[in-house]
Amino acid sequence: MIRQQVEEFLFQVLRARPEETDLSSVSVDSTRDPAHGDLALNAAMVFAKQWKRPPREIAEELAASFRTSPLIAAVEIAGPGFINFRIAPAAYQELLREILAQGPAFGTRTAKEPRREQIEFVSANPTGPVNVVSARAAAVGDTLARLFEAIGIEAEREFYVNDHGNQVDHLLDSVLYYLNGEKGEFPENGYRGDYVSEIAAEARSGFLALLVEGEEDPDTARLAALREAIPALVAGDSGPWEGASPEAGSAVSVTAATRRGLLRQWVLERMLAWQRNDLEAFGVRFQSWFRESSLHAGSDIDDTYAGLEKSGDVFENDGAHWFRSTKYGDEADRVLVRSNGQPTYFLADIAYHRTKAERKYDHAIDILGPDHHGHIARMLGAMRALGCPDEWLEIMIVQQVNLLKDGKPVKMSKRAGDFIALRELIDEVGTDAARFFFVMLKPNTHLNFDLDLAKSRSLENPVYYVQYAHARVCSVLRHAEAAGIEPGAHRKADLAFLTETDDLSLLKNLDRYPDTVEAAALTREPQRIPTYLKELASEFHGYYHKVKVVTDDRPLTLARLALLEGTRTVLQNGLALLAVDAPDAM
RNA sequence: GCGCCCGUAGCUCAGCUGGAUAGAGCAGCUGACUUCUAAUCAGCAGGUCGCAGGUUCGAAUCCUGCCGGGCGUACCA
Repeated sequence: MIRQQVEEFLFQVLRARPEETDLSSVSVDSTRDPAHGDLALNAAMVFAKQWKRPPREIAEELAASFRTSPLIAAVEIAGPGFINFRIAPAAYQELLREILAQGPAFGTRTAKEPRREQIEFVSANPTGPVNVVSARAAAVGDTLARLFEAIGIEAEREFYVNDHGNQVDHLLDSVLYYLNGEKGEFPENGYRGDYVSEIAAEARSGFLALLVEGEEDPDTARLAALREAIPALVAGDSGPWEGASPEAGSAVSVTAATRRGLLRQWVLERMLAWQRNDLEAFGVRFQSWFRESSLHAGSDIDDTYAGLEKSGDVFENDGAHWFRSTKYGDEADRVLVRSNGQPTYFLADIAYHRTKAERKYDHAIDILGPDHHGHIARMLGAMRALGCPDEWLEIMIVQQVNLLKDGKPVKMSKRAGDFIALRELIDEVGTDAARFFFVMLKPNTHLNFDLDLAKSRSLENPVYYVQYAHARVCSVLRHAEAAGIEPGAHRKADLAFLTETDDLSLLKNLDRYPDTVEAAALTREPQRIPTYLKELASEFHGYYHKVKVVTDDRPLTLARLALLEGTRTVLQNGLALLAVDAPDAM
């Protein structure tokens, strides 16, 4: 806030200069070393070349014209030509007033023009509970969406459901294996894991009770009603026949084939509900679940193919229809329609992305796992062939998590049932710690996640360090009340008493928050939030030990309580971006 | 072979989109609780930012080439 104001002022002065100036690489940054003041301007070094004059000389000249702002208490020249500014305490006091006034809104802003962003992430196959490998993408994607919302961009989270391929059938076969008493061979390509037998048991006691095998019931309306009711049945928010409305308890007679189809539908819905619950427990709620099957049901695939054909980048070879993706930087051309006439997953995926464009998002982001980086060039190429603007689709890769157990990598195989569920991670280390941990790291670096370490030493997780800072602030505020200071009195404090280095240094940290939020969103680097919060917490813990807040000096006490209130607000707002709880006590 | 990502302290990682003396946590060492929560703080020690060039007033950051690690290279989804 202060930084932006100072920047605005300095740029105004610089633009008024008689010389030709290029301000593109001029920046106002907060300093690392307090000896360098609060903010630093690099303009003199940038101009040295443009103006062909020594930087220190330019700095001297510029500095003189910067002394007029009430925000600036002192201007100094240092090093190769940095112009350092010391910010007036009054400016920091005003910042605090602003933080207290804005509360939860501090660090957020509204956009000049409304924008709709779409973020697609997780999009795991609906064949098992959400895997811990998806957890990082879930945390990163959701935090990114929250960051966009904070800077005034409407962000919609979407989960792409791959319900068309034969994986769901493989899952169904596995469920049937358990339903049929585990007789015979376990199905080829089947899915193992306790969840499969759990679903089978659920189906047996619930859904299947609504079906009787035999001749198809002539009352097709009842069958259609049952089909419709499946999502509600799974969600458990209606009785078996509410919404379907035939006579209570009476089962529908169906053929074996229909029964299989209905059960497939039920298994799919059950799996999606399971995934939705896991993700919500992790603080992630998708506004949209887009089904691949809906593309095949309509004309999207054909329309997309036609669109690509129009671009001239489609050709026929060996009876198949290909997209010339090599034209767009891919290593090889890709098949759109197989020689047997079936569309490939790739074509469906293009059709899917085409619907995003049609759904009028201003921009879309895909968050993919590292095993999909080969898809980037061909997907971007296809969108370009369809006439989509270059920048419209952005594809981010979130690197995989290498799980370690006993210091050894854990092999993850869903088919073998040999994976760690997100739910299990939540139970072991908690949502707060897991989310903080996953977002703490740059998305495109490999991450080693030692399960034993996360479980046994969860108290050493940095999330507690930040949460403890928040709890401590609350504790001091409670203590002040116990010491006879009426609640809320600090909101009317005279902030002019905040003049000491420790107070101002804490305020300087609070000032960095809005910039940090914006940078994190624009650079797609959500780890900047945890990093900032750790620094703020550290600053506060130090302050706490050094400065006794509640003393006999009532005016100063009130002013410092206001400072703590501001610190609490920023900690809360930052943690909310991560969907991490800010406890009042620990 | 080709393509993408990564390489910073013993370990796990930051490093504010090119700035001043590269920082935390853990592990090691020394101190601080009759004082607002010690899940904390103050301090010591620990570095050829993979290597070599280049661009720049200035490089961990940008470019090139090597070295090392991961992943990908289907008429699968």
